[in-house]
Amino acid sequence: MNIDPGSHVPIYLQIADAVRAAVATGVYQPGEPLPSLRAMAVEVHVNPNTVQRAYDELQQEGLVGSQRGRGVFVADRGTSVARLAAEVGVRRGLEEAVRAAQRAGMEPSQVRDLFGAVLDRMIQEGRQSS
Amino acid sequence: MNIDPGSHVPIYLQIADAVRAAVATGVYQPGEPLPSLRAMAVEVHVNPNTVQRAYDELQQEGLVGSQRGRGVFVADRGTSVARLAAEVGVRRGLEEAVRAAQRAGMEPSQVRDLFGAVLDRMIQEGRQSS
DNA sequence: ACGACTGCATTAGTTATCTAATGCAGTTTA
DNA sequence: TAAACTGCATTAGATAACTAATGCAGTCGT
Repeated sequence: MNIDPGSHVPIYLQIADAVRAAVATGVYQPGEPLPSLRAMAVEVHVNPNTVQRAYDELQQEGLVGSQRGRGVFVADRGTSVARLAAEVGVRRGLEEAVRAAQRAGMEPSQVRDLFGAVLDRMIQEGRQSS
Repeated sequence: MNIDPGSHVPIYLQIADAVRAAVATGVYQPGEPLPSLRAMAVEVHVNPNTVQRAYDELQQEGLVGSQRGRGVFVADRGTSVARLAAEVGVRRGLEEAVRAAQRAGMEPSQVRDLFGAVLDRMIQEGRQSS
């Protein structure tokens, strides 16, 4: 769980993103509990409320369910929800890119080339990390 | 110059984006003056300072140059600077998309498919608007 | 029952961000 | 030279966002 407090993206979002990724990749599986608010808070050096806010986010997405006094658990459909959320994130980035291209009157072929380059780098780094 | 005051993206950025796009597409050409702070302020129903902030942004990018008492003018290299900025915007969106895909362990082929779909829509809408 | 663990609600403070009000300083033109 | 235009600097205010402090309420194991 890598959190950068100096980043301009809010801590609670970093936590939510990390958990979402962990669920999507099966690190946390349906039915399993997430680290408790306080445990996660200690690990990330942050206030439990900040973790709660992150978990709230995930609960609203239907990725986890909370049971007062017991814990927060990955929902049955959690894995697929996480993967769908990831796809939405990807789509959002792509659409932003396309909008930027349209605004500047950029040719589709140029965008295609750029995408090819970026995706190739993704594959490279993906191979490195495995 | 379409500005949405209800948007969560700051007005001064909306203005900067719009001007950048206009320069990139040749609506404003090198050497030509931009609308004065106050003129633009009236058009967008906003305080001149907000326009100034937008123009500051553009000046820092080297897209325009300002002459106290005379006006703000599109820089000689303004067009290419605007196009480069657009490319950076596109690249940023693409990288965000790729990061999101990596976090969720998504396959490159899936990302490629998604990109194809989004780009096709871009081409469709581009043809409509012409 | 009691202690130790859970999630949660309320409140508050801090900070950053965005926008506006106002007045100064330079340029141009009649 | 005076009026009308330019950009710009300073200040202030308002708002929203993020994080933390604190205490309550539920569950579980001994």
